[in-house]
Amino acid sequence: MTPEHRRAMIVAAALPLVAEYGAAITTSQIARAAGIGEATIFRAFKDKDEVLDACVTEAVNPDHVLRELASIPLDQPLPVRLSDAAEAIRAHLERMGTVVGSLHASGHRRDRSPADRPPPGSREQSMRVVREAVTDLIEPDRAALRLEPEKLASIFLGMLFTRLHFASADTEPTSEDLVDVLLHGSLDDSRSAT
Amino acid sequence: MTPEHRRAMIVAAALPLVAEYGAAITTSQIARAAGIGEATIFRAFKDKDEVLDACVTEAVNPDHVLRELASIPLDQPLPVRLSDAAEAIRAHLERMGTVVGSLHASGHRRDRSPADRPPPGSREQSMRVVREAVTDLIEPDRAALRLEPEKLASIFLGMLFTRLHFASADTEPTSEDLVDVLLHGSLDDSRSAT
DNA sequence: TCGTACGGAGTGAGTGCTCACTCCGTCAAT
DNA sequence: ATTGACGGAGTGAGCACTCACTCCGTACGA
Repeated sequence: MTPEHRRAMIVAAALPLVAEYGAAITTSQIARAAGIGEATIFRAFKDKDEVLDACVTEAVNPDHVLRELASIPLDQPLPVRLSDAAEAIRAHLERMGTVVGSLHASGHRRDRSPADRPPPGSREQSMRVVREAVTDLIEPDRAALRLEPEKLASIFLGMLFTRLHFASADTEPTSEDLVDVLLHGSLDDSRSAT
Repeated sequence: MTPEHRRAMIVAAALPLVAEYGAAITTSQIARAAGIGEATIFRAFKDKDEVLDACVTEAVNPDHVLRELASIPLDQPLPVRLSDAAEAIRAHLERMGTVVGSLHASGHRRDRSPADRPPPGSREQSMRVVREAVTDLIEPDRAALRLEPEKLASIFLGMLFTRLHFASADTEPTSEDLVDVLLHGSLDDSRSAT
């Protein structure tokens, strides 16, 4: 059991708990979830804050979604590309939204700065690279659009947040609805590609 | 100093602190902010949880934004109505987003249920009535739209969340951008009402 | 091949501190 | 004089974190 492995294991056990209870989660609960003694946590991490930081870093890590976005073939039509992107991003937002949202407060972010903490605004940073990936996805059709791909990417991401904020499924727009609305307000030649 | 007044005063003092620190805020901090003794808090509220609940109830209270939305004249053109709505809703989301987001975690929501706690999902409830108000705002133009007003209202609200999730102002879409994109993908006769 | 000394990893049992909450003396209003 | 609101000074509980120990895999001398 390498130290790196141990840390990863603790973070894996802590993530769902942090998502649910935020910084109010106790180290003993994390230890129990991980099936180890509480003291072991403090062998792997300097203190509880470092555990929470590691959770944030893991949660906002955009590698997975970026890989998915990069794998979308650019020769597909724009609506298809965006629908594919919507699914990948939705999953990413769900993973990350809970953890980060839960920790935003909770007194977690104290002003002391023990070196390798995730830099402040790392969530925004993470969102930014995702937005850039979406921008790249839109870029090929720039000529056909009335807005800059950057703005469209922002709007698109905002739209995807809808799901996280409404519980009722009945009147909730589908991914197709989102893409449809986004595109036919954006394409310079209206309504041609429905 | 009526008891109701006292409670309101405590909540008013606590709200910005809760928005910033979440449930990690201490009762002594709240007392200091309110300029009262800590014990006084517990004469007005049963326990700290009740204080936090009162903050949530206050923060998600949609009365203000509903009044603003209701005051938008329905005989104005749809784009104007939506732009006006965007401003009111944006302010509401900002007020409410921080407090609720900060509290979502922090172990605040325990399973005990001391009667007049804000019912679970009161944030969703609050969002729902706002969405209904927006729906009413869109309703008169239903015939000219390709989607149901309900869905459009959801999408519109989702778009407005964009601002809360990105810090960078440069590539950020304006309210006008949002309305523009939303409408010209929604109006049945494309691009006529720009 | 065995016996044993070594050290790193793990943890149960504290330890001190912070925080929600209470007690009781004080004091203002009637 | 009596009542009741108020708040300073506790108090007990629960938490992050530490200490002192055990366990076990390994190295090495005979």
